[in-house]
Amino acid sequence: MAPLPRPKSASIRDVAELAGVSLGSASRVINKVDNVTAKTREKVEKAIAALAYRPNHAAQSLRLRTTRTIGCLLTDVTNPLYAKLFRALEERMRTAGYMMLLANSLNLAEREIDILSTFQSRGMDGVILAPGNERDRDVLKAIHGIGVPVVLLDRDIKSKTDQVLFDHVPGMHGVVSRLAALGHRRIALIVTQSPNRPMRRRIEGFCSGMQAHGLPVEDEFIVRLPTAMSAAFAAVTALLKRPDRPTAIVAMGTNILNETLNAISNLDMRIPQDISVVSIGDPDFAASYAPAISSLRVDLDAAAQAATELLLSRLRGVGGSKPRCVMIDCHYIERQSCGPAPLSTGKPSRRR
Amino acid sequence: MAPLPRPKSASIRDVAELAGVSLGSASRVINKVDNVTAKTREKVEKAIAALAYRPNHAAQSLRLRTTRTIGCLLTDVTNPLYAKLFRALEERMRTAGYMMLLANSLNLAEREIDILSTFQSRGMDGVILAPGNERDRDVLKAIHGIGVPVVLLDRDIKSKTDQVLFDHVPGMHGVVSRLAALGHRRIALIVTQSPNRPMRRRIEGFCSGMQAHGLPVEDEFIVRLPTAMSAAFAAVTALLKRPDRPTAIVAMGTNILNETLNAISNLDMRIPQDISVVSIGDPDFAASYAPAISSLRVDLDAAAQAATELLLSRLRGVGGSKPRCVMIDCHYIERQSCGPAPLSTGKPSRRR
DNA sequence: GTGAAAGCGCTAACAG
DNA sequence: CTGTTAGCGCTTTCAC
Repeated sequence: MAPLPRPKSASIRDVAELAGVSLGSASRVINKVDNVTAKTREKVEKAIAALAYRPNHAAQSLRLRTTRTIGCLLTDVTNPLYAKLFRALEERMRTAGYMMLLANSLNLAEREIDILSTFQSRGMDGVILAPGNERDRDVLKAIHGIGVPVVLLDRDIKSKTDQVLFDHVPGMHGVVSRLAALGHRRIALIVTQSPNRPMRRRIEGFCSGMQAHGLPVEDEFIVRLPTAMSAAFAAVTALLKRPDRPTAIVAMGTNILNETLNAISNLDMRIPQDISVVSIGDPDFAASYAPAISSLRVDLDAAAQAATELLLSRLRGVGGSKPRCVMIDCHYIERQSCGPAPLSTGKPSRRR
Repeated sequence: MAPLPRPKSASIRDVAELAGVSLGSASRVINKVDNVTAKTREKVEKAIAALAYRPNHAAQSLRLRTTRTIGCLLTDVTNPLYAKLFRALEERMRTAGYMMLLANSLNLAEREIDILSTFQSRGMDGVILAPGNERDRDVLKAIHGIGVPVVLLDRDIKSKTDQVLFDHVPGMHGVVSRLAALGHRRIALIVTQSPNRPMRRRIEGFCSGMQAHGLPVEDEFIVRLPTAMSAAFAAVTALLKRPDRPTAIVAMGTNILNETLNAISNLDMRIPQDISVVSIGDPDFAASYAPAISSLRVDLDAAAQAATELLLSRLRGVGGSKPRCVMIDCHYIERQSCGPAPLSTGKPSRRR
């Protein structure tokens, strides 16, 4: 059970002894403080090389009250969006000299609290969070009580922490506008049933877009699926069999997009001649699909950059006392999956 | 530049003082050593609660020479395979009381060395690696010189470290056997050009399967694409236009699979009537695609379990002096994308 | 410019 | 059973 202690390696004391200088001098050259003779520096550096000395990070942390480590809590790295985000965060943080501890909360409130508590006791210098239970009182309390700078990603909390938000409303609004401009009047939105901020905002943007163009928002055309898996195929199929079927579908997320495309292909409908498709989120295959699928994407690099800058500035003690909030645009990328609305939709023309 | 030190929180000394006991006694109840009176325990526990005391991890690490942290080096979490693997690893390690530091090497040898060195100086208790440059001399040296238990994932190194390998050869062999049993004689393999172990083994298994069934291994039917992106569509299209076109395609990886499916659909060929398709790797959409795509998958949970057990046993000092190697099976899941070879392939029947 | 020494928070060994 | 103490490896005063 109890893990074996690692064998000890060369310490700064060994370096000092080998170099024939005091421990303090060794420390000074290691930390590049200027008060050192060239000769001393040389001796110490030689000793460092000879012993393959590496400073002990735990000792530094204890002394400096700094771990140079950022805790990252995501619901699930398996979600490509988060994976990309993490990669970008890690990239930027590493150039700033930080490493990342990554934990998946799997949307479990209890686990989120536990992870936060571990981050705290491990002395993370800062924390980046995209928790699933941001509205849970205890999770919120844990977030606010953590005592180190926090950046919250794409979450709807009126919190005292810095935040990076995605601009879902105008993004969706723009998508609807574009489809309306192509002549579409019956546009369906397929989403997962989730009460979280991003989802609410997207639906909000969708509705506002429809209204702005004088299009009716029909409740049956906003399909909220219980889970991300497997229900979309049937739902889309049913939708497309209606006499007043939609001429455009906005599909939210990789799975739903996939099943939507399958349903369309299964009905032998053509994209974009019979139906236009827009994906919310830009999975890798969207661009390589035939036809390429139009997507609304968030610039995850920009999000990572914003989060990093927010956090790093806090670590330096700047940034003021008020929480800051950075908004990241959503970009619409039109590809071949969007075209003019078909003139008649009663009996869709068959493939070939 | 220099990060601000965190404000200090309650220490064990504060707890002891508030409880009115000695520092040693406080430590004893915190660490659940038995030599404590119920009364002492109670007092200490009350003080802990009152101060919201959490042990300082850096101090513990320094003292115990143990960080309860595992360094994980992957080429890229953005690869869904690695993301799943990481999630499974993190899950298991967390129940064993460890947290995971995750770094993406992006296949850069220099960075891999750097990360390894950081892991070392940060005193990781163990390391789990799937590096891109496992054949690079310097990377290898860094791996062997790290001085803590290492588990290597799916990499072809005759190393002194424990390894978890995937059983690619029999897996591919089995896929080919199955296709041969369905009457296929011309089977194409589409892979990325990569000299790494997994790829070599897969090709090896493919060839051995073909030979075992007396099928010719034609070099033109083993397509090695320069990168994972964008070349597959053209290559597959060309392949399928040949008079002696393959009747089955084995596609390696998510991107290639996608483009392969697009190419097939673009030529108006039907799966599985005109062509059978097998995916190496089982991306989420394979099961929900219409028709569902047969896949050869590795059990990533089993891999994570093996890696965890290998590492944990080393951390406990057991496992012997010799490197151990665990082989993880590849499972073939047949879905609707495979069927009997078409009788004639000269002019494929058109859809509908 | 350099050395000596204190102490970060903790555990474990030792004495009582 | 409890208190005292040494030190893990490091940075940083403070004298010299």
